[in-house]
Amino acid sequence: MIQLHNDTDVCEELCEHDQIVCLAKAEMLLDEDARQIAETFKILGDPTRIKILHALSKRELCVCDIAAIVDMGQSAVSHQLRLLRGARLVKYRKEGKMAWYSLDDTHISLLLAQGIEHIKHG
Amino acid sequence: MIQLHNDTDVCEELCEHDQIVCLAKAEMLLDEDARQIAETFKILGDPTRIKILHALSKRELCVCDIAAIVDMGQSAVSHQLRLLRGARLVKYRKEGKMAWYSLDDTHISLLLAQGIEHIKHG
DNA sequence: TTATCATATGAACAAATGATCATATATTGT
DNA sequence: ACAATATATGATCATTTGTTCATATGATAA
Repeated sequence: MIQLHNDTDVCEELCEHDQIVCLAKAEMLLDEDARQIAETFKILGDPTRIKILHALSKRELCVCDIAAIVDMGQSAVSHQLRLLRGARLVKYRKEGKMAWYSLDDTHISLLLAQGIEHIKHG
Repeated sequence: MIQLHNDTDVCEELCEHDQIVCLAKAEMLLDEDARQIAETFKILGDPTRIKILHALSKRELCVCDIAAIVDMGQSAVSHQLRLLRGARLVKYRKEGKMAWYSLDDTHISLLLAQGIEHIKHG
């Protein structure tokens, strides 16, 4: 569950609609929660990473195949995969010198699908 | 629906797993779609905007109240609301000199909720 | 061991981002 | 008309981001 601010003196500042502001402040996300949520969406906020995630939503792929698929250098893809790993959006397994990447969880597909929905004027 | 690339000569480049890469390329998002999806997520990828959206998910708010709630300047909030409008994440109605903002659609709440789910190790 | 291949990572740099300040627009009240 | 208020926007600037290049790591093959 998201926690609420517990400050008792939340409404010192003057503002137009004191009651509403005070209530809304009490219900506000904690800075840290907002930061983490934004962090996750920020990682989703790049076309290259969207392409990678979309490709991975179909099947497990190794780095060099991803590079070929999204038509970018191995280094660029590897950097992006690092970010995706950091946000727990993808996971990988090592098999010899290859690294096979896949989505970390099925709910990532849902997030992606909702993003697609949105642009399709959903 | 998302369209597929229709290039017939998609697999000229050499790569490790030709079949898979060829198939994956055929299923790949169009650049323009990936760009738009990323654009939407990018807008969600900022703590200030997450806070604004979260506050708006509870109730309609005017600009100066939002500024008080997220504890930022009116100008900064107005700039962010512009971005949120551009991404069709919020809408607003004018009432005299006030502008009352709200989420553009209920599915925005769902997107937000999924982001929250993710950080709560969902 | 040495060469090769798949992947990861650090440095560097151009481009994008977000807050602030000053100012513009538009509505209301006197 | 003039002042006050709510919001919007342009310019500026420090910070962040994403790619590239060079190189490191680590596994396999000769």
